[in-house]
Amino acid sequence: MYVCGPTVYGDAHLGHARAAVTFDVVFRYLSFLGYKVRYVRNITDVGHLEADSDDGEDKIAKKAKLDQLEPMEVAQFFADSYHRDMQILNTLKPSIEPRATGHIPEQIKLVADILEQGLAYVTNGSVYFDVLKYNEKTKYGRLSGRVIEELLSGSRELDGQSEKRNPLDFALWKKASPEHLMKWDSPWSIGFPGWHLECTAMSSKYLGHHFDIHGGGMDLMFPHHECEIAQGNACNHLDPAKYWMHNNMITINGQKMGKSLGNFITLQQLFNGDHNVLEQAYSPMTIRYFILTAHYRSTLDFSNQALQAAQKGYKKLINGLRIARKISYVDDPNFPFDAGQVEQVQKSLGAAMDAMDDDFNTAQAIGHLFNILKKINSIYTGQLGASSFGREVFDTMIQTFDRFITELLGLVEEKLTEQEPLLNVLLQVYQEAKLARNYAKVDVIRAELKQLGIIVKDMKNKIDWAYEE
RNA sequence: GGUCGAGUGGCCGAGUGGCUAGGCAGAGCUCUGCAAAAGCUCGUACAGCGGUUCGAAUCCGCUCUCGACCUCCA
Repeated sequence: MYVCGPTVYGDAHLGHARAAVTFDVVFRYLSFLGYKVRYVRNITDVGHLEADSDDGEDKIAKKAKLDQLEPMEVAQFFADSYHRDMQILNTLKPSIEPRATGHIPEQIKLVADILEQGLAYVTNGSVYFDVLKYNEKTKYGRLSGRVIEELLSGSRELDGQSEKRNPLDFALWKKASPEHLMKWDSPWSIGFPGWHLECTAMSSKYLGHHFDIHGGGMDLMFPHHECEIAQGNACNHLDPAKYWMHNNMITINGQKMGKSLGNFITLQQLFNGDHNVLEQAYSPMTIRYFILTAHYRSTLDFSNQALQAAQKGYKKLINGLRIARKISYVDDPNFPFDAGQVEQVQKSLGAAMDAMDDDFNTAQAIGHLFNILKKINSIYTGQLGASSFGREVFDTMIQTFDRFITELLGLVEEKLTEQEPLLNVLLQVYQEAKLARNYAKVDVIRAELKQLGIIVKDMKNKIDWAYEE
């Protein structure tokens, strides 16, 4: 599986998180099913130009000039911050994380191959892909449903200054101006590779000419992925990927969140609550949960209300996970085997897996997990017995619930305290005070713990704590 | 303008022909020193208008509204 990674010239935002979490779950689920998955996600550190695709300034070089840094310093800094953010979102590392600048010879080779096929041309030291010529044999635009005639009529006229023969042509290699910071020697000029080329070079190097899944954000479908398809076909006469998966956008007030619109919220801002649209900070797992409650192909609208609901939902699930790890099977004559209960649980367990099988529908799977959670909570509070389910179903339920949340969805407990043994001592004092009917003391302990985000749970025969939702 | 997609109960958000999605918020109940937690019950939603069908949120048509892509963006 190949997934388009970030261009490292700025902090990661909610949109990066959605892409990373979406494909993290794909990676996790396929691995869970027993597939051996090689997950390649690149880092773009050169060639990605601003504004007009082939005439703009390199994004990283621009940032470097602004901050008076080496471009590689910029790339390093933001690659590190991206890794930090993705790690706290609990995404697994890709198997290979190649960088564009580390694959310049491979890209030069590709340019030469495409030239040899007669599908590119050189102008003033730059090399462009000849889309019209390519289109004669292989249709360009199949992935995004575009027809070349329509694209041509919609595109603006060449201004005569352009080196391109046709506005749809895209750069494979660009000659660098003297002041350009990142440049390499090539047969055509001292320059740098075009943006679309790196993914073709790196995916084919590590996954071959025809691999299973290619992922990325929906905004990359055109033209980026179309160009990849064209490059792959030009060199290898094969579509690079069998399946293309695109995650949809995150919107804010119904509008796409994006760099160009300047309405994006970085992950650090979310974690700190440091942005004027944020009413509060939201934890990494809240963000992850929020992303998973929508199907990856749907747009997902950001709002404080939605995030707050996500926070409560996440904590409810995690409180359930703590309970699931605590309860064990006990034979209890008060709770005889109940075929109806068993059926409900098995139905939910099956449905949760079916949801994942059906295009990674995490939203639906989570819905079924909440139904299982009710059973687990009921067992814990004594409203149901483990023996109602029988040992086998009970064990399966607990194990599946746990693995589903932690291994498949990648949701883990955000510990508020590493002092759980101390907390338990305090709860013992609480219980003793309660038995002594010292309610003043009881209330104080309860209030103090609540301040720390911990809720005391009084049940019939026991006392426990939970994260405040 | 072209292409594509979406409109689901107070909010978020699954669901593509008949079977309770789920979460948040709200109401009631059980439990409880009081609470909380947990559980149970409830609201009877599918933009509008037509059509197909025994039956439609789900299919078809039209209308309205919103969005995405067509230029860099996850």
